[in-house]
Amino acid sequence: MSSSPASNPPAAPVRTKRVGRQLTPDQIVEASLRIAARGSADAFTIRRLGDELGSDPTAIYRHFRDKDELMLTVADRMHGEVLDNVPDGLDWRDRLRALAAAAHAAAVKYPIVASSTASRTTRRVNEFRIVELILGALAEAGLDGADAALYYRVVGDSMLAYTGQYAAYLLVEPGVRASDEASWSGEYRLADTARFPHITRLGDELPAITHEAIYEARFEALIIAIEHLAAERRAAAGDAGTAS
Amino acid sequence: MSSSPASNPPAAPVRTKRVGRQLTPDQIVEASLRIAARGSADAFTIRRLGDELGSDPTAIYRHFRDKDELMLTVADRMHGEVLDNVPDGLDWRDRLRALAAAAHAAAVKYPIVASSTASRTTRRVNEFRIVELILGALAEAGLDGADAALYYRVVGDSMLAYTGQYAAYLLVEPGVRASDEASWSGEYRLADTARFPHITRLGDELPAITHEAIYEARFEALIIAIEHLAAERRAAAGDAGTAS
DNA sequence: ACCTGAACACCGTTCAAGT
DNA sequence: ACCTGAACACCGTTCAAGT
Repeated sequence: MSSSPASNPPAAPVRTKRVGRQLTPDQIVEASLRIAARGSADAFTIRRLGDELGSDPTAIYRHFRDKDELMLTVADRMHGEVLDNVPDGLDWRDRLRALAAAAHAAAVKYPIVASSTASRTTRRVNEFRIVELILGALAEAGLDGADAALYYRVVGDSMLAYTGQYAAYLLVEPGVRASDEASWSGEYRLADTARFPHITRLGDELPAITHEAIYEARFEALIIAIEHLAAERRAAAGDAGTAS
Repeated sequence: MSSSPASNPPAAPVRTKRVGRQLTPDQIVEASLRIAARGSADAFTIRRLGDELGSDPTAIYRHFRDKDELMLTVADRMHGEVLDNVPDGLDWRDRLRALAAAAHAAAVKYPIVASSTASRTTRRVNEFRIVELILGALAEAGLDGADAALYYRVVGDSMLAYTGQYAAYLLVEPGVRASDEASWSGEYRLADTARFPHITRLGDELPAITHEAIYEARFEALIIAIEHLAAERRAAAGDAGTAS
C-alpha cells in the first residue's frame, strides 16, 4: 500500500523503508495458515514461515513464545472457520453433523494444524464457542449435568481424534500412504484362509469401505449413543413420576 | 554368553571378540520397546537407540530400511502384547471391551508407538490377528458382509484414534500438559456467563470427568451402535421372512 | 521495540572406510 | 556381511548485536 507521505494520521512517524517488514501476530497466523494449506507438499517449520513472511525466522519469537503457542493460535483460527460453516437453525442432530462435517473439511484443508492439536486444548475463544455449541446440542437432546459433561468430552474428543487421525494420514509420505491404502486389496487379500477365515470371507467388502463412510458411521454411533442415554434418562424420570 | 572355544556347532567360526556387538532385528525391537516404555522421559531417536544397543546409531540401517519400518515392526510387537491380554471365552461384547482395555494399557506403556502409528497400517501378523478378532466379534453380534467390513473399520480405526490421541497427550511436555489439564477448572470456569451459559451451568461437572470415563463411554457408544445395526438387520430379515 | 543472524543442541539418513 | 564415524541437510530456539 503506497500513499502520499503527508496524508496519514497526524504525528504518526511513517517509515516507508520498513513497510512490509513489521510483523504482526495476525500476519504470522495468516502465513501459517497458507503454509498449512499446502499439506504434505510443504513442511510447517519456523524457517519456512520466515520465508513466507519475508523476514528472519527468529522474528516470530518476538510475537509468540514458541511454536506450540503459535500452533494453538493458528488452531483457534481454524476453529473459527469451522464455526463459520455450521449454519443456524438446525436441530441438535443436524447441528452436530454440520459441526463434524466442518471439522473434517478444516482438517483436510489444514492437516498439520488438525494433526498437531488433536490431543490439545487451545483454551481460546473459538474452542469455547465449539464447547458451547456441543453442550447446547446435548441439552436439546435431553442430557444434563454429569451426563452432558461426559458426553461433551466424548463428542469433542472424538471429533478431534477422528479428524486428527485422518489429517496425520494425509501428511504421511505419498509413497507410504499409497502402500497403506493398498493393504486391503493387497496383503489382506492374501491372508491365510485357515488362520484368518473372517478376513478371507470379507475379501471383497473390506477394500470397498471409504474413509467418508467410516467417518459418518463413527459420528452416527455417537448420535445413537446420545439418543440411547437420553431415552434411558427419560424412562427413569417417567418411572419416578409414576412411582411418586 | 561365553562358551569354550571348540564346543559350538562344527565349523562355525566363533569370534568372541564380536560377541554383544552383533545386532539382530529382535535386539533392536526390544531396545526400542525399552526406550518407548520410558514415555516422555526419553525421546525415541535413532541416536538414543544406538546408545541403548551399545552400537553406532547408524548400524540400525543394516536391519531396517528406515525409522518408519522399524516403528511398524515395534508396533506389531506391541499388538502382540495387546492380544496376549485378551482372554479367551468371552462373548463378543466383553471380547471387544477386553481388546479396548488391552490396547489402552499398551498405549500408556508405549506412548510413542501408539501415537506414531495411530494413522497407519502395519500389515503385519498381529494386526491381522486383531482384525480377525474384531471381525469374529462382529459376526457373533450378527453383522455380515458390507456391514461387518464397515464396522470393523469403525471399531479398529476408533481404537487406534482414541489410544493414539491419549498417547500423544501423555507425550506432551509435563508443564504444557498440566496447563491443558487445568483448563476445565481454570479458563473454562471463568467463561463469560452471558455468552457461554452452558459452559457456566456445567462448571462443576466438566472438570470432574476422567479420561477413563471418556474412554469407556466412547467404546460403549460403538457397542451400542453395533447392537443397533444388528437389531435393524434382524428386523428387516424378520419382515422379509414374514412377507415371503 | 523490534529484527537480524550467528550459533547451539539437536534430528534422520547417506556413504566411504574399515573389519 | 556388518559396523563405524564423518558428513549432509535439516530442526526449534537463544542471544548478542544491530536499527
